[in-house]
Amino acid sequence: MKTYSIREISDLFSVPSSTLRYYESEGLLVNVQRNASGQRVYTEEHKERIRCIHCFKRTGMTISQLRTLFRYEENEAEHINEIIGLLEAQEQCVSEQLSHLKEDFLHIQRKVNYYKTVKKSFEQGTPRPHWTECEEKAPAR
Amino acid sequence: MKTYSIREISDLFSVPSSTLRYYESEGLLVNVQRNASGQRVYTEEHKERIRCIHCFKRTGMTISQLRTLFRYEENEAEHINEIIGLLEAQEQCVSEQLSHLKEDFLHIQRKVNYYKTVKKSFEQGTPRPHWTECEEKAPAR
DNA sequence: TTACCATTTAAAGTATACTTTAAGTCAAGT
DNA sequence: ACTTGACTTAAAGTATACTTTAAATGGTAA
Repeated sequence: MKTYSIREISDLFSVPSSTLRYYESEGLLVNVQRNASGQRVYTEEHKERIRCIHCFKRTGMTISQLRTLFRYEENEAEHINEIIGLLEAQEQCVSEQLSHLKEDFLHIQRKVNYYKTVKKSFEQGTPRPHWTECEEKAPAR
Repeated sequence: MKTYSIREISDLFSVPSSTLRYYESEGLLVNVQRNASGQRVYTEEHKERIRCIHCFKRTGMTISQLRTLFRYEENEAEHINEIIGLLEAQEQCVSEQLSHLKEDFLHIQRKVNYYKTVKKSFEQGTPRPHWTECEEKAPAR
């Protein structure tokens, strides 16, 4: 079975080795074996777990929530309802994040266009355009 | 001109008044006037600014980046290029966040489906399904 | 052998974004 | 006059997620 040193995992995921030790200390990485000289040995399962941590962290889950989920997963049969509950809650949460983020993306794009128009008006000495957005008034200037 | 007390703004945005004072102390809210007894008086422009803060914060901007942007906006003519640069960088950043978040959303949905299938297998005493992912294979159902 | 380098540990430190506390002021209600 | 409640300030405290430090150990290169 292929195994990895802490440096290899660190390089693979661009995560400092101190963070890997931190995740382990927080119970996010478990069953990390040691070689003859006491150094950590990671497996494919750890790689998958780290991918999973990154995914969930991007969606806003905390270390504490991740720990809870992973502990449930260690005893899947007993906690299947809790697992499904947590995941569905997070699914809902990400769904809301997505719609917010799409709106915010449009907002920023509108601002970019607005300021590009402002810039042109400066260059051409024409009247400065006026910011109009749905409910919004011009930003403080 | 309509004005607002700190309590009104706090209620409107569901933000503690201490946070509004904090934003002011950090230079995110400027020109906040006081009434005869020294209490803050907010205007429509402040409301708009707070909406703006929330929008940018959701996209991951820090207090420090917001301060920089708002300070540029106070002197738009001198800093038009910096403003456009900052906004375009953030646009790019949010674009990447969106594609990540969409992937992560699918990942969570797959996990929900997977565990629902696992639950059924527990209830029916049928063989437990096997999770396969990350090689872009559909989870076994 | 000596030097160097990666790793180990526990503990302390850092960054960010608030939040809470303590002590004081002000206006209104009883 | 007195109490209450909302506000004020500066300063200290909290939560989260790391990151850095210091001292020790083991294996490799010169």
